[in-house]
Amino acid sequence: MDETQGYCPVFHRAVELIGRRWNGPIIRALLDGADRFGEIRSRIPGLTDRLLAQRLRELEREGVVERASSATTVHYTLTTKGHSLAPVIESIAQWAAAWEPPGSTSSAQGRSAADSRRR
Amino acid sequence: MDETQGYCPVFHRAVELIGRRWNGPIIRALLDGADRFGEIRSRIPGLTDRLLAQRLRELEREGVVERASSATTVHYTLTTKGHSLAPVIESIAQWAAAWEPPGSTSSAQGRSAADSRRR
DNA sequence: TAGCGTCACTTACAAAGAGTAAGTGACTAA
DNA sequence: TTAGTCACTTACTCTTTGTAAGTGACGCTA
Repeated sequence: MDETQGYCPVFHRAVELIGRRWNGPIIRALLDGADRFGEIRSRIPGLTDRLLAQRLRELEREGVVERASSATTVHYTLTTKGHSLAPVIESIAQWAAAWEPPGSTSSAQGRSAADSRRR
Repeated sequence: MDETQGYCPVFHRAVELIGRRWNGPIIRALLDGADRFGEIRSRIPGLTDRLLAQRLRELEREGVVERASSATTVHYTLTTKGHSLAPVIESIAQWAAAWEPPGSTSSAQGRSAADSRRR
């Protein structure tokens, strides 16, 4: 019998790419218009240079992000594949908003620092 | 949701819960009807007892999964919160199917598009 | 009732990944 | 000249994951 019914390696790969630590917020920042390294970093509290550089390289390898360096500046943009993640990000954001933990109100902003340091 | 800076800790939390290693496939298996520990494990190649036990405990703590142990058996089911992840899983599956990498087309482990439709 | 298998875990240890901090060279504004 | 920003690297530490083996409770078969 098929032991792995309902299992799909393509789905598995996708969910771990999207859900890999920091990738969600990074893709969201890019969808929101951030296109510089420092801009992305400054939008995501807790994310360090090291991890951002690594994640961007991985996303580039996956064809989600494109890196363009002109003479003086480096720009990161989403590819078509990357842009097509918008509905995924949107559905996660909707779920998150609907099931926002009771403790956090709309002013959850203040908890961001503590949040990123939980562990 | 705050769109002023584009960063939202609630979203961050959600995407890392859903995307945490193995959680996507686990939730998908539960949505597909698996409800026993061994059944979930056997549907997800590579997932070990240790990690499955840990992930289920975490998902339970997050209110996504419910554990019910009768005299002889243990059952895992999705809560309402868990079931409401169906559209998220669905949108990821669609994205994955649309952007399936060229190399993995002749997978013997199950055709992605067909599999993602089982329910 | 002895032996074997399954179930739902747990424990121990090594490897991989992430966090912290400091450094790099190229450029730029004061 | 000096200081600062930008887009990264490198080194080190600590946490998480992978691998493998073990646990007790239960069931089946002979």
